[in-house]
Amino acid sequence: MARSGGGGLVEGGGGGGGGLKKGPWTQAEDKLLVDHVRRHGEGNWNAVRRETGLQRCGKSCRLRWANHLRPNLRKGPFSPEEERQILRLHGLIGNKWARISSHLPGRTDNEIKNYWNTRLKRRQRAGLPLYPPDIEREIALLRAQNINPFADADGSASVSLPPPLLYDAGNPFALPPAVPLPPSGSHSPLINQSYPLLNQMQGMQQQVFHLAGGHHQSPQQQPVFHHHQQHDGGGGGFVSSGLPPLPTRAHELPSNQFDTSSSGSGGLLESLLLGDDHHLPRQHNPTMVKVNSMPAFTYRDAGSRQTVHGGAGAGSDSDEASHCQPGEDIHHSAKWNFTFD
DNA sequence: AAGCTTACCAACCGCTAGAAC
DNA sequence: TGTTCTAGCGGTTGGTAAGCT
Repeated sequence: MARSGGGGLVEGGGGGGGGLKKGPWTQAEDKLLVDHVRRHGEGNWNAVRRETGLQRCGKSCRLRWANHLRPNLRKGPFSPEEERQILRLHGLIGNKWARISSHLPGRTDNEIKNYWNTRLKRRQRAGLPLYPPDIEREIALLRAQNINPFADADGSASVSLPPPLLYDAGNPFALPPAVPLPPSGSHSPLINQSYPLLNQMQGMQQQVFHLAGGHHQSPQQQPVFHHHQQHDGGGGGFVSSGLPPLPTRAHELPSNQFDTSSSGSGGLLESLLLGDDHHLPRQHNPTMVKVNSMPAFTYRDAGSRQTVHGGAGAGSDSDEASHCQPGEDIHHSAKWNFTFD
């Protein structure tokens, strides 16, 4: 499944290989990694190799843990609501997979990225719009009101909506900045619910801008911020029918954190934009930091298909019935056949 | 049944930012 | 202040499975 195929491939020269293995992970390697994380917690990934003898680079360990081994991962197809969330977020922030995944508990940035690159780009090839009209309109409305969900708390200049981005004449769903909000009830529920607060946030943003030293010359004049250019020149990777890329917040959440709390700017408005998915658990996953509080690992015996529980905190995520258990590899339809004690 | 095409997705690579020294 | 190390992000690759002809 990996690029290198076959097991046992060893990394060659560049990249600091030094005899490190590449390619698919084996059960034994997974066990070593999980054991290490249980003992020491996440982070310091390069120490994994030193302390376990695992012939994998720290980068590879981190990725394996984040995408496959960490608890509370949610595998399987995206639900319709998850798909809509991805669409909304992508329409707002572009290819910021880590940030998008932070709004989809249990989903990894890699998963979302793959989803976008395959299922949605297929629509483009077929000549279909990437965003459903209702979602595209929601996004356009928010932009038309100069809402920037990703302003830094200090109003620093890494964020903003450069005026040219506000109105795209080629986008049938985009509205000019000065357009008044149509009567309540004509929008999707999301917009109707959030609009008063969005206006409030807009006022706050203007205040922040003022405090940060901006010069308000007229209510219509847009604040001048510098655009945070993406290094790869991809402009956020937009391939939409017209929604332009938005600048992004300078400080991104780690991909494995679900902390989308309202502290600091961005969180509140992001919640509003997303309709605040109350139905989804959005707690900061405590198991990812503190080893002692890690939930029980639960594995299914490969032969008997019996579920084996181990460790403290068993059943802590029993409500996530659709989730794969740590170590379960749905892609290979294989289950680990070892347990931890 | 065999060959081909497409979709999926795990894992890699290059790059960047922040922390530590 | 400059360098090195570490962690993380986004883009890309390529093996495998599924679907199609």
